[in-house]
Amino acid sequence: MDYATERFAENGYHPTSVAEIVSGLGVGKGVFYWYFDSKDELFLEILKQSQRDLRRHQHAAIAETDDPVERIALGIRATLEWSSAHADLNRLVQFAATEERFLPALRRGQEVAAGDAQRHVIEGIASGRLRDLDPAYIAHGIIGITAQLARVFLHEQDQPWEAVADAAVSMVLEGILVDS
Amino acid sequence: MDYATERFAENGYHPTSVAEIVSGLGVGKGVFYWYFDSKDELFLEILKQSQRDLRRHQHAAIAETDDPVERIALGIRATLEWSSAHADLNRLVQFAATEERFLPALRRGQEVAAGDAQRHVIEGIASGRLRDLDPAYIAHGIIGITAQLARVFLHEQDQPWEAVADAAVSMVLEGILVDS
DNA sequence: CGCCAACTTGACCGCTCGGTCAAGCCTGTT
DNA sequence: AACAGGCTTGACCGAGCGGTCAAGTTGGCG
Repeated sequence: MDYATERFAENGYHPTSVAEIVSGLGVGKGVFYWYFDSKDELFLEILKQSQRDLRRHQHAAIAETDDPVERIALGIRATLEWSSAHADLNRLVQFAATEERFLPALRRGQEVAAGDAQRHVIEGIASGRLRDLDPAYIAHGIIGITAQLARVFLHEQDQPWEAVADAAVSMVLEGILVDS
Repeated sequence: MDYATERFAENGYHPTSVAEIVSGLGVGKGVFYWYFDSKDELFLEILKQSQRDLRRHQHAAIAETDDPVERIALGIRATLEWSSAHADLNRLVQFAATEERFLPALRRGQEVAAGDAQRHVIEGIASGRLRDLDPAYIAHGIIGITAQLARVFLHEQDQPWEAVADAAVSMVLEGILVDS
């Protein structure tokens, strides 16, 4: 799965053949179909595993505080840290969004992530620390800023994730306007 | 190109064959290769055309004001309006990001968009109306929020673009914190 | 009308794909 | 030693791909 991830990320899903994967590993094709039903199933397995892994990373990072605003900030930081270490998986997620049959799995993962964020947003609104906007919009807005900054500044420009995280947190919390 | 766009968006680029495109149009395969050098070239042409079209739409929308902050808001609104009318092109852009040979064209378009936004951000900072953050981060942050909200709320949940635009503008300008 | 060039056709080509399977290997059990 | 079953091999298959091209067809011009 690690090797396939690397090939898919570098070459694209369709251009990477099963033959290429198994020969790169030095095994026969039969062994692939012993462990996976199909190429698609392999891809879905990689996708699910990466979603689980990111989520575990986020959970670990936010455990150190109970404050919802801080949890949001720590969640953003953890996401960018993980993302900077897993550029290849980012690429796969983007591809998955372009083919109907991978969308359900993708959306499930994204809804889980949004749900996680949303819980802290709701808590923050209830305690009067966050503006009373629709929590779902806020949650996805956070995910959007984070994903885009990761794509551009981590994966295209190789900037350190800490700097990107500072910018993301600042924009999410305070917007871009001078005193509101 | 319209028909190909629709097929690529619904089926994915690789699973859609040239044979399928031409037979869907009721023409021979030769006529396709008379007008395009390859399937890839067709795709790049679609991509470029859509980037030009969105940009024209944005330019038209912001022409009515000189205020940089308002221009940013109007640009976001115009983007979401256009995006809600062109769900298929959104899908193609996402796919393009997953294959090396399409990335250069994609990045060129994205840098143009970020450059457009960045000019207004710089002007806003200079006039003291925007916080003094890195304009490049802000520009991509804006693009990120906008693209993500478009994906989730326009294309997955079919919400009206005006509501999504209100949320995006509000988050971009003021963040999520209660008075900062 | 004849002719040329722009355009159109679809059978065809070489190739690679995802997936199958008969055959064989390796290891633990009896 | 015999065997059984988990595991591995790679030649092979039918299908479908992107792209080619010889053979038309069409419409405008002299």
